[in-house]
Order: sequence, then C-alpha cells, then structure tokens
Amino acid sequence: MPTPLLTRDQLLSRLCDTFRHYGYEGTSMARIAEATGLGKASLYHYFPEGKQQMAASVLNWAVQWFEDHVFAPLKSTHPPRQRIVSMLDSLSDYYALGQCACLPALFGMAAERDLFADTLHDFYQRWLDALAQALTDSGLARDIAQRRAQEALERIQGALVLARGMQDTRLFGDMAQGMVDHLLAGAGRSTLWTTRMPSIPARPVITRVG
Amino acid sequence: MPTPLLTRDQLLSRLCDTFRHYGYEGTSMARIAEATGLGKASLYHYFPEGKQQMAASVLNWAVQWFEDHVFAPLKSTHPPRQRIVSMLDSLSDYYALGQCACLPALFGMAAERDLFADTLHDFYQRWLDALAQALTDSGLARDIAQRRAQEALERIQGALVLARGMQDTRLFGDMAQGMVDHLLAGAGRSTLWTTRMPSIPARPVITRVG
DNA sequence: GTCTATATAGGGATAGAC
DNA sequence: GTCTATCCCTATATAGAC
Repeated sequence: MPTPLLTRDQLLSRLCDTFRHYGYEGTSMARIAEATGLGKASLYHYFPEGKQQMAASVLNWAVQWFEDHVFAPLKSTHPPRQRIVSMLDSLSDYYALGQCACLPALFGMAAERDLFADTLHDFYQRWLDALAQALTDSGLARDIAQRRAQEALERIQGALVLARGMQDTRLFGDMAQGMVDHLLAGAGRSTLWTTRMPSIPARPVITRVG
Repeated sequence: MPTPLLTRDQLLSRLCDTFRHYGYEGTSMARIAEATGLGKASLYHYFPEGKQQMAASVLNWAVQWFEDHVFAPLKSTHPPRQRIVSMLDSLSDYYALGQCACLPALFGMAAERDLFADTLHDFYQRWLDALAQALTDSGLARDIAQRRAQEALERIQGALVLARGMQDTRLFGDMAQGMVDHLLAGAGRSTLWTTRMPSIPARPVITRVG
C-alpha cells in the first residue's frame, strides 16, 4: 500500500481552489487530477460518489472555515467593533481582496445548485445571525441590527460580483474600508464594551455612510 | 425553404432564459434545442460559431436591454428620483424580484469568463456612470454620487446572490424598498429638478448593439 | 431553414494490476 | 493508495437530404 501523496486537508484545499476557479460545472475530473497530481482513480478512492461528493465535501470544508474564522469571532465576547474588524480581515484573506470567488455564491448559481440548497441556506442564515448578534451587542436595536447585517452581506457578495465583472481588485477593499463605521453608526461606543453590558439601545439611525 | 419557426427575438429570448437558468457551462446544446424547439443543426444555422456565439449574442442582447430600460432612464431629463425609481422598476422586472439570475453576473463567474470580459467591464461601467449621473443631477457632490452608485450596484448584485442562496424571494424587494431614499439622502429636493438644468451635461456613451 | 444521422472529443466513472 | 487502460455517455459540431 503506497503512502498517501496528500493529506486530506491538502486534497480539499486543492479541490477548493479548482472549484472556486472554474465553478461546479466548469470543474472536470481531468482538471482536478491535474490540480491534485492524482489520477482519476485515486480521487474515486477518496470520494466514491465522485464529483458531487467532492463538491459537497469542499463546500462543508469552506463552511467550517467560515464558522471558525468569521462566525465564531462575530459571536465572541470581544468588543463588537473588534469582532467586525475580525470578520472583515478573515474575508479579505478568504477572497484574496476580491480576486477569488466565494464558493457558496458560486455553488448557489450552478446548474446543479439543488445539491447544495440546504447547506447554503444554513450558511447564509448563520452568517446573518452572527453579524446581527455583534450589532445588537453594540447597542443597536434588533431590527436595525438585522437590517444592517443584511445590507452588509449584500455589499460583500455584490462587491465580489463587481470585482470579477470589472476586473478591479480595489473594489473589495474599498467596500470593506467604510464597512465597520457604517455598521456601528449610532451604536454605543464600542470601546466601552468590555466595561458594560449591551443593554443600552442606540438611536435607530438608518444612515448609510458613503 | 421552410419558413422560420421563430423570430430572432424569440430565439434570443429563449436562449437567454436557458443561459440564465443553467449558466454558461451548464447550458448544453441539447437543452437549448429543447428550449427553442429547434434541432441542433438549425441552431448552427443561426449561430455558425456555436455555443460561444449564442452566449455572446444573448449577452449583447441583455446589455442592450439594460441600455434601453435602465441606463437611458437614468440619463434622461426627468427628476432624479423618478429616474431611480424607473431603474428599480426595470430591475424588478428583469430579475423577477430576485427569482432570476443576472446574466452578466452569471457569465462573469463562468469558467469561460474571459470570452465576456470586455463586454462585462463596459456594462458595469456604464451602469455606474448612468447612476452617478442621476445622483449628481440631484445635487450630490460627484464623489458622493460615485460612492453611492457603487454601493447601490453592490447591494443589487449581492441581493441576487443572497436571494438564490437563501431561496427567499422577499430579499430583492426588501433591498429595493429603501434604495431610493437612501441614494438621495441629503440631495437637493428632486421636485425642483424639472425647473433647472443639470449642472453637468451627460457624456457621450458608446452603445453596443445586440 | 429544418431535419436525421453522424463524427470526434471530452465528460464522469470503473476494473484490475501493483 | 496509486496507477493505466478502458467503459459508456454526453458534449459540441458537421454532413447532407429535403
């Protein structure tokens, strides 16, 4: 029994890169074999159910990454501003400042998107909930927090679409730039977070900062 | 010579539906044949260069639709508020309130996206320019107008991504709901628009035929 | 302008040796 | 666990009759 050429994490990482570059339908077994350096038959050893299973595994792997690097920080007990900065830092890494696609967004647009529907729904919902949590903890009213969380996700996903369409890498950074202040506008001063509870409601302001 | 079964517009319309549903890679000649009721050979009569030419034609056709129903209203001499409402109405139609994908966004994510790069860049740039024009005409400073136009496009495209991912048709409408007031916040009262001329004349635009 | 039939390549997936 | 060789199907595209 020859020794494995790749660890499971290495394998998933290369699979992820390939799917993010070519999309679900655009990723062929030949491209995966090339990207991993494995023969097709070896890939079926790891994923007996083939391409669908590879995509599902890669999506779960990516979702777990978000859970660890985006959602968990948002739900931590650090000051809300710091949590949101942490989210944006992680996103800048994951998307390489807009150069790389969002795997969930890509799979949500695929012809075979039904395969991923449940996973994607939960993914976005957990993201929204985690961000809204950070915002309510900052002192914003719950409905304001939810609306702003929704807007933020829209702008993040939209910036990725536009960055691709316009082939402009500055676009994602520009979006992230003003995001923190916009999200926290009107909230209690976040530097006081660690010294008081988030019970103080903020003025319900809908200001969107340019 | 048998009579054509479809006009060119009917053909393009059905091609467009198919590409928007399955994406570029997910759309096969078999699916197109089924959607149009034509045999594959007939399709090659209209598009000798095959699937790539069909996609390019459909994209140009869609871009022209935006030119007529979105960009032109934004650049008209009506009051700015009315122009933006007109844009959002047209978008709600085109995206069926979020149920249908944006063809340019879809093609921008495709594995073969290089085929469409120039067209897509121009498309988004003209959209941004047209919206920023309406906003400067409302009395907003040019840099504010450009930033808000950018944000609006991000939210529109992002709402489409999220609507798909969460399978929630309310999402697009909610986004469009507060868009007008948000875009025009702090602008001169738009009801005065018809009594004065725009301070900056619209620039000539390179139109692309469908 | 449409069709049936077909050519050729590439898709996903498998068998079986090592 | 990896490989080579191969299976079958679908993909795009074409030929030629009507």
